[in-house]
Amino acid sequence: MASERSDLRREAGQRTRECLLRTTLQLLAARGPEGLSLREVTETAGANVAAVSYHFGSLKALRDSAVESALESYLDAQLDALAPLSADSTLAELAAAFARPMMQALAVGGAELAILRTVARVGIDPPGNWGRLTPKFEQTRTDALRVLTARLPGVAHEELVFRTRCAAGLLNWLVLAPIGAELATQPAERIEQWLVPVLTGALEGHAYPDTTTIG
Amino acid sequence: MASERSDLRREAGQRTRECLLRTTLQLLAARGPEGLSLREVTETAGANVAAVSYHFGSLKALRDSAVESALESYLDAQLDALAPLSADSTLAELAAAFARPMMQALAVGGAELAILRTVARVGIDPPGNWGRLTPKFEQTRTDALRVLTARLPGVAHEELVFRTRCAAGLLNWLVLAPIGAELATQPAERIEQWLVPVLTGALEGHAYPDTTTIG
DNA sequence: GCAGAACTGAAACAAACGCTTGATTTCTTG
DNA sequence: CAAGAAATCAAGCGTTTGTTTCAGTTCTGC
Repeated sequence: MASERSDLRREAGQRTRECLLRTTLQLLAARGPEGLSLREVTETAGANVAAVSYHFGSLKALRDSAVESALESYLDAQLDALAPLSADSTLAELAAAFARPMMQALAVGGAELAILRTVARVGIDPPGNWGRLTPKFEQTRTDALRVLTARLPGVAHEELVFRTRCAAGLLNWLVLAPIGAELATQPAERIEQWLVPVLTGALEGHAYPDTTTIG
Repeated sequence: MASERSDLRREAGQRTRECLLRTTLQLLAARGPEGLSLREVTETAGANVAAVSYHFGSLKALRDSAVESALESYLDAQLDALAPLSADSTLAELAAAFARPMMQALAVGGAELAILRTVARVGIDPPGNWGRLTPKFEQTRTDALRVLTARLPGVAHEELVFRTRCAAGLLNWLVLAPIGAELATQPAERIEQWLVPVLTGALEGHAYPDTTTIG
């Protein structure tokens, strides 16, 4: 059939495109968002420099495509983990669900953890054009806040948002900093047994003392 | 006196050197560690490109010098804040002292916060040659652990180290991420009233439940 | 005053950067 | 089979990068 051969051709045509995306993600994790070189990407992917302009338009567009796809799969994984939560879930269950994708990547390591490192950088870099993903992004926050408001009725909404962002930021930091690599060498249960209490404690907060001034 | 004029000359000679260091710190905060350009530094500082090679040897050496000086002043400030702590200080007092330099920078904003952003990046970037500062760095951790072990006798030492690094990482994240900029717009008391409970809760931890698996 | 160190200036260096061009090959379609 | 779309290729574009060179200036020490 002509259509079948057409599909094969199309796949062959898109093969270098996807290969470029894959190696871009690898190099982004290794070199950081600024250290991405057009030549290095194409040579690693076994493609020509013109392939980037042809398939994506520019190196920056290729980078954004790669980051966006990684970010979306992470948000999907986090939403899946948060979905089973209900209004009477505990804070620890919330923390465990919220951290599940990161903990899984830490336990597995390798390419998966490397990709998540790029995702975590998104939280630092100047707010890019991830506008398409803001619904999913805000959905994770909404899911988390539902449990938080039920369990911590005395805390203001803004403060709960702050704590949620702190929890997310701490997870991002763990993937980026050397401590994450050290943590990845531990068994999976150990990772969870160390990380979940910290996250739960951060979300729960601690009574603010009357005087914190030292000395 | 000849020596006096010699000093003046030496100061005049070192003036461009210090000016280069200052503008390097500003540009590092604005452009990030990779976005530092030799031309931009020298033109902003009003110096010649050769001045960098002459005074520091290379652009990378200039950058390392600038980062190291900023890192050292931060560690000194943190050590000053941790010094008054005793064995019977509370976890909240520890958290407040540990976060004091960062909170101060967030409250003041401006150049001070920008410099701290460069300091926070050190925790992400590949372990550089800050070997000279490792004593001070480990001293902050030791000071924190003294209070932690006294207040949380049931928790293993390694886990307390992990929590300390989590607290430090969370502070770094707050300076780097957009949430830090938002937090900086709040009054100083609000910053402390929001941040200290989160840090205290993270350090204190939360009882790990028997089953955290969701669904 | 004079030799020499300390420092600054403008110009040029090779290398790497992202991107474009035009020819060539591969495959689909009528 | 021929026309044209899709894709890849080598080569070169102009710019920017960090660094070097060397002449010139400014000050110190004897």
